[in-house]
Amino acid sequence: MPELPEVEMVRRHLAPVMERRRFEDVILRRRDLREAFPRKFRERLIGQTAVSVDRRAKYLLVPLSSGETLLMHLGMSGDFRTGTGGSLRHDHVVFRMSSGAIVTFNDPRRFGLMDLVPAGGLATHPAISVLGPEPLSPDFDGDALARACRGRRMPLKVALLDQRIVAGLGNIYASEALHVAGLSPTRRASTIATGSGLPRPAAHRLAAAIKQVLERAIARAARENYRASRFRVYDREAEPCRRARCTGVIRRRTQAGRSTFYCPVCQR
DNA sequence: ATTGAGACCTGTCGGC
DNA sequence: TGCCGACAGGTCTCAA
Repeated sequence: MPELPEVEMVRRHLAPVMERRRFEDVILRRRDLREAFPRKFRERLIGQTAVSVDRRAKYLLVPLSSGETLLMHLGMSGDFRTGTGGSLRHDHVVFRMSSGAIVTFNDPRRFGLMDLVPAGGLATHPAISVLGPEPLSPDFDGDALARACRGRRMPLKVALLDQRIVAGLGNIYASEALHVAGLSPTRRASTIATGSGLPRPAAHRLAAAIKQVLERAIARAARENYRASRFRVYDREAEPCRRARCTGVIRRRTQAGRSTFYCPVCQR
C-alpha cells in the first residue's frame, strides 16, 4: 500500500503513540524482512526514547535519545497498527511503548526494512544518501526536475519511479502525475529537460502535477481515514478518460516491468 | 554510466 | 472445486 502519501499517513498515525515514549519491549518474530535486522536490534532499542516520528520519501525515521535513528520502510505490503494486542499472520515486529501502546508491524511479502543507524550516519546511509529531492519541499520544482532528467534516455514514467530523480513517487502516483500534466509516459525523460538553456514548460507542469497529486492524496486520506480509490488513470484500463472534454480511453502498458496507465489522447 | 530483466515473497483474482 | 498463471502500491543486483 505504500507510496509517499500512505507513508505520511502511517507517520501521522504513529507519531502520537510513539513520540517522547520509551521502547519498553521489542519483539522480533523473525530474524529478517528484506534484510536481516541489525545485530542487537532489540537490545539497542529497548530503554530508548523516540524523539519524533519523521518521514523522508517512503522511509519512516525515528530519531532516538541516543542519537541513533530507527529507519523503517514498508516495502510493498507493510503496515503498522496500534492498540490491538492480538497477533495476526505476518506480524513480524512488535514495539511496546511506555505509554502502554502496542505498535505492530505486519508485512506479508516481507519487502519491508528496519535498520538502526548510528548517530550522524543518516546522510551516508545507503538507502537515504541516494534519494533525490523531497517532492513536497520547496527545493523541488520544475528547474530541479529538469536538471535531474537531463540526458536521461529512459521513459518519463520510469524516471518518475527512480528515487534518485524525485523521492517518494511509486507506480500509482507516477501514472497519476503524468496524466495531470498531460505528458506521455513513453516520452524520453530528457525531452522535458532543458533543451537550449531554459527549462521547458513541461518540467514545470510535471513538478506542479507531482505536488498536487501527492498533496491531494494526503488530504483525502486524512479526511476520509480510509484509502482513496478513485484515480484518474491507475487501474482504469478501458475506462473513459476523466479529463474534461477528452474522448480518450485509458490504456495500460508495461514499462520496466510495471503497469503504466495513461490516456493516449490527452497525454503527449 | 545507464538501462532493463530478474530476483525477493505472499496473497488474490480470473480463467479453464 | 481446484489448479495455474498473472499480477500487486518497492527496491536491489546483475548483466548488457
